[in-house]
Amino acid sequence: MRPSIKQVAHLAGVSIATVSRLLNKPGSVSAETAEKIHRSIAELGFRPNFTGRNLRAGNSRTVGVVVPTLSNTVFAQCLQGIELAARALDYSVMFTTTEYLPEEESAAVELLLGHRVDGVILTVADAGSNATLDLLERERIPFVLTYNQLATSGPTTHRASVSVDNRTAACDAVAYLIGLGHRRIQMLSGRFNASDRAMQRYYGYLDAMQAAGLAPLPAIEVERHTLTAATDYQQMMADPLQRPTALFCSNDLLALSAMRDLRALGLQVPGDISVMGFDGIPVGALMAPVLASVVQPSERIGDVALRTLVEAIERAVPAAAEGHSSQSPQSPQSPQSAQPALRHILPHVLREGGSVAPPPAAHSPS
Amino acid sequence: MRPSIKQVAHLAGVSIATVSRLLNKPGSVSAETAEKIHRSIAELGFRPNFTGRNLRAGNSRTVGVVVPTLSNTVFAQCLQGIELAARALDYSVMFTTTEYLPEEESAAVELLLGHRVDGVILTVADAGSNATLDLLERERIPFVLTYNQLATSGPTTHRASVSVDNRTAACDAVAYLIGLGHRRIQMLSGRFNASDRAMQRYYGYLDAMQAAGLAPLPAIEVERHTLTAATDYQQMMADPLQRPTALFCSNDLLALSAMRDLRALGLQVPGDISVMGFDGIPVGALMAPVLASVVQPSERIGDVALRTLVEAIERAVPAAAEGHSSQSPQSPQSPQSAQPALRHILPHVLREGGSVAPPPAAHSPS
DNA sequence: CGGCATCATGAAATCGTTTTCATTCGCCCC
DNA sequence: GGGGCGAATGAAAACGATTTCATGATGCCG
Repeated sequence: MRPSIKQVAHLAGVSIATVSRLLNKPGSVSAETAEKIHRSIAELGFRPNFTGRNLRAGNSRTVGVVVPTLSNTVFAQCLQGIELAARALDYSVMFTTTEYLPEEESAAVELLLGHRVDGVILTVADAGSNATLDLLERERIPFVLTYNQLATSGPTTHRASVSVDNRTAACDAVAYLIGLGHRRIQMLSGRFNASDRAMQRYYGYLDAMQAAGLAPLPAIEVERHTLTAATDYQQMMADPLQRPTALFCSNDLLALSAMRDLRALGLQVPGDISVMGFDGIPVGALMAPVLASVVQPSERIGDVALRTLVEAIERAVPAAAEGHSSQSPQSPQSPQSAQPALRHILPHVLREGGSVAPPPAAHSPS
Repeated sequence: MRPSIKQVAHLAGVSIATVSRLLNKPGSVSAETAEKIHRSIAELGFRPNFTGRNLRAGNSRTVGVVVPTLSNTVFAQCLQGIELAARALDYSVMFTTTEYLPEEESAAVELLLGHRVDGVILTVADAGSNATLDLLERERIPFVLTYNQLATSGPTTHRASVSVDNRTAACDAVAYLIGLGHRRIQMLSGRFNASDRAMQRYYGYLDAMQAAGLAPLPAIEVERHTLTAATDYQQMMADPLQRPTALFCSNDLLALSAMRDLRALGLQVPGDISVMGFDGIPVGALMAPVLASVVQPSERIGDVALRTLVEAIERAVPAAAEGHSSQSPQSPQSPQSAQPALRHILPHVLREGGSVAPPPAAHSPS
């Protein structure tokens, strides 16, 4: 149907090999032949078929991306960063979401594997023990985790990840609240089993509380940003004595929902209670009051993840790259990867904002 | 390297044809052979290679998606809707952004065409005259526009699109403001040449103003949500007599930026001035005051776009589909498509919110 | 003028599938 | 018992590219 290299060759009166050569290294074909072929290409509207090329080459110059959802801006931004970098490096992006469900994670990766993507960038529920990651490893497909923060020791030290230091970041945030005079700080979190980040952030909360000699409270785990249902939470908020003076939320969407619910209860933010988020989504800075938060460089995370991935991909296929003399002397190091910086920890920034203030007078330390 | 159908066949002691048959229609191979093959597949960890399959089949079961950016939540939501529907229909999604640049539109589509996607969903700057769309048409690749609203007559009536009725929606929004007593309403818009929607919405503004016998004002076009620089705008806002009592913004991000700038000028929203947006991004409903806006069903737009596209794709390849008897008698209608509903107009909803109120007393109609 | 590199080109194999066509076998029925 | 038929399978040709190897022509040098 669509013109192939064969039709071009026929029309130009040359062999398909010559056409292919012109397309790949134009220097190796004579000027007049090139001219003829170019004319034929233009006349037929020929466009090389990547499928054929990929089949032969064994690689697809395509990466797979798996994120939980795009409803959360952080992932959208991350994907944006990935796509931009991919375009710059001449890779294509195949994209999937999982709705935070581990079974969707496997299904998604399974599909990507079928498409023979050269590598995968993914954010999983729990990077610690994860069948999907094991699968990728077994198949020897390079992959990079985003947002998931890998343990610094253990059986998976060789895996790559790009994230902020969630624990330290959360600790910084809570320490900031403590510094303002807060003593009774409650953490609100997404489900721990849907996000290992949430767990890390809770540890950070504990770190900060303990460092200040304060009694940490158990986190309140809520479902997907809806917390109005939690009646014990309502009670806690209604009682001025029981009520925390500050809320630390494991993500910004949660923080915004919490603020809305607090307003519904007739409470002032930050007058009655301070609210701090995590993620630093851009709209947070546009609101009044500005949502105080820990800002993650999401687009940058995507950018770094993609570049790290491509590096791993092109390392896996030794040489063969364009122009690159790449005199890597194939040092007899660890079996597959190992040398470059895996485990990128990107810096986070504390965004101050009007949603946080010193605690109301009644609560200030006597 | 990776096991192919050939290795499986060899290990199972059958021909590759038999393996292929087992994979495609399992009924046609005997029980014991099936058993043997399944064991071989499991032992080798075989996974069918879509590249080979696609090359042979001539289609890829992959659709391309081209949106301006993911920084704007509407497009992220739309992509989310596309992906969900695609997964349900067993299609994969290849994704690109254009940063609102027409040259990136072409480049993106060019790339997708190389990958031989079966169809494309895209949001372009100007759907009216667009080289990229012409290209897709010339190549006879089914495509569906999202957000872009096609003219109801003219040379491109046969093209498919999914959007709200931007003009009517904007008209509704402005009429709502007028109904509250506003007379001096200023429209703030993204660049018209970066978005034909912006233009449509301005027409809607004009419609509403004229219907009410009010003098419309020229729109203020601003660059990518930053308007602090526009000094004449600053002046207009500083002067209580010149200042409009309501701002109608062509998108929510713009509305939020405007509100921030107004606060910086010491103005109250909605006390001194009302602000209305367009898009209905979810966070708008979490803020205080709630951002009044025209809500577009973005995720639904993506969903409908994908289903429309797939319908067109599978219509283009007559029968051959799974199970589908599809007794379309190939009616001798227009050359390629024509029958089903192109041009989907999805309903919009007016979200009221605290960012809008009747104008301050000094301005109420005498 | 012969020998030999160099250059431009073509023929053919290959990548992993699907699918058509043929072949073999067993079985039923006349 | 033989003809015919259906089921199960295999051999081989595509699909669209890249790449290796071979070949013919050309030019250079001795």
